[in-house]
Parts: sequence; C-alpha cells; structure tokens
Amino acid sequence: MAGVRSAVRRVPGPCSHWDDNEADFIRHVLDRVGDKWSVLIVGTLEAGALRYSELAYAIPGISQRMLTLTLQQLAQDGIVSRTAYPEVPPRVEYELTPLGRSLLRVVLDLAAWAVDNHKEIHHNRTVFAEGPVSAAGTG
Amino acid sequence: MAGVRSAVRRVPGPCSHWDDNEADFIRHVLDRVGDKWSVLIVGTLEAGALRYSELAYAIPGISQRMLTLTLQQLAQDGIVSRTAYPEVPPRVEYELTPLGRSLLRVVLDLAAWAVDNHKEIHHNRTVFAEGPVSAAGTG
DNA sequence: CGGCATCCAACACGATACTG
DNA sequence: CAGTATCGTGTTGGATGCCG
Repeated sequence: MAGVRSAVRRVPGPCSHWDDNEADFIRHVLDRVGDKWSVLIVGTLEAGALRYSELAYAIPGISQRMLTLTLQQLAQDGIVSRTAYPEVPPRVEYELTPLGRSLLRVVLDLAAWAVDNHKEIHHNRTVFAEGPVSAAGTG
Repeated sequence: MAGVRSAVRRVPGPCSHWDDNEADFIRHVLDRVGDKWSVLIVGTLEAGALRYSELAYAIPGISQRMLTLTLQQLAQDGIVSRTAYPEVPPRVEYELTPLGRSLLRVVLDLAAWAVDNHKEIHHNRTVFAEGPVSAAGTG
C-alpha cells in the first residue's frame, strides 16, 4: 500500500510517473473494477450464491456473452467461485470468494463516493455547459 | 451511501436489481475511475497544478487527443480545474479540485487494494490454468 | 439450463495534420 | 504552447445459432 503512494507522490519529473510494474497490475484490477458488468455482478452476488440464469435475470441489460465472459474473468481472478452441480438439468452457482468480498467492500466505497458526489458532479456538468469561463490574469 | 447498500442488498428477485438511476451515475463514475488515463492524470496531479505539456510529459503513453479529451471530461465533472493564462505563449494549468482530491483518495484506496491483493489474484490466475476443477456432488 | 463460436456494428483510441 | 479536426483501426460488445 505504501508502495503505491510512494510511487504516486513523486513529482512528475522527466519521464517516469509510477512504476510500470505497479501501473500494470493496477491497470488489471482497474479493468475489472472499471468494468460495469463486473461491478454489477459482484454487487448482485453480495446477497449470496446465484445461478447463471438468476444472474442474467437480475442484470437485465447484460448479454449471455458478457455474463459468461465476465464471470470467467472474475472466476480466474478468484473473485467469484464457480460450482457446477452434475445434475440432469445442469445447475451452476456463482458465489463471492473472501477475496471477492474484500473487493466488494472497495467497490461499495466507490459506489458510496459516487452517491455522495453525483449531485455535485451533475451540478458541475450543468454549470460547465452554461459558462465554463476560467481564466487568470497574466500575473 | 446507505442508499447504495440498500439497493444492492436486495435479493435479485423478479426483475429489479439496483435502481437504474443509481446504476446510471455509478456507471458514469465508473467510466471515469475505470479509465486508465483518468486515473493516471488524477494520480499525476496529486503533487499539484501542472501544465498541459507537463502532463503530456509526465504520462508518456498518452496522446494529445486522449489527454485533451480526458482533461475535458475531468474538468466537466469538476474533478480538475482548468486555468488559462492569457499570455503570449499560451499557458494552461490543471489542478485537482477538492472533489478531485476526494476522488483521488478513493482511487488510492482502490490502488491499495490492488497492491494488497495482486499477488493472490496472480496466484489464482496461475492455479486456474493448472486445474480449474470445481464441482459439487448432486446433494 | 448453461455455455460457446461466429458475425457484425459501434466506438474508443492513436497517429497525423492543422490552427490560434 | 495548447489545443482541434479528421481518418484508420483495433477492440468491445450485442445478436444469433448451436451443443452438452
């Protein structure tokens, strides 16, 4: 954790910013967290394990492709666990892992920030459209 | 904040999940947070105000197009402030607003989570490639 | 039921060239 | 220096159809 801040706080000098290594897997996590389907799925799974069709049902806008794809990604990262029951009518349940729950907490914080500030953001966008003037004297 | 949880915790019943309204602006925030350029810019601006060219310099991989575009988005949302100095050699400085700083904190938390868990995630992806078996008995 | 493969449209992004 | 406009392209993601 301290590693991140130490990498971030460095004044943007000549060429380097934060280490490419760190930015790399941070970007990877960002790809998951920033993906709306991932967030929606993780959020939906907060209540407990759900079947494939239940997820598809709970998240109206999603396509089978995206549902399957995102679930695979999340399963690969160990965020959700996939349990297939070898029954005649196939049944597969997805559930948040401990790692997934810790991610959920972070995502929830993010959502909380969004809720706290969406009014201000919306307001900013509105006034921006009206008069985005922002200039300063020459000195 | 409680609004989000209350919307999330509801068991995915018939058709509803979380309110479309909430998911809407959460998605909007996600579009910013999930965008690597936005994160990079916000992170780079942590140190203080920077000029357009300084940002381009500090973030090697970015194109003018993306830099301008992302900066506009961030400025519209009130995350960064744009100050143009009417000098002969044009000078424009970008700086995090209080809102932007609060976002930075959230992003930093996210990055911290990434740092804390990237080893486990990477490990999960590895073992997933080896033996992703996960089945349960019929009951 | 759960999942995968294919096709195709939309869009995001980068590179380039030009302006004030 | 700080952008804007345009074009080409790579990827994303939805719709469809088929299989265990």
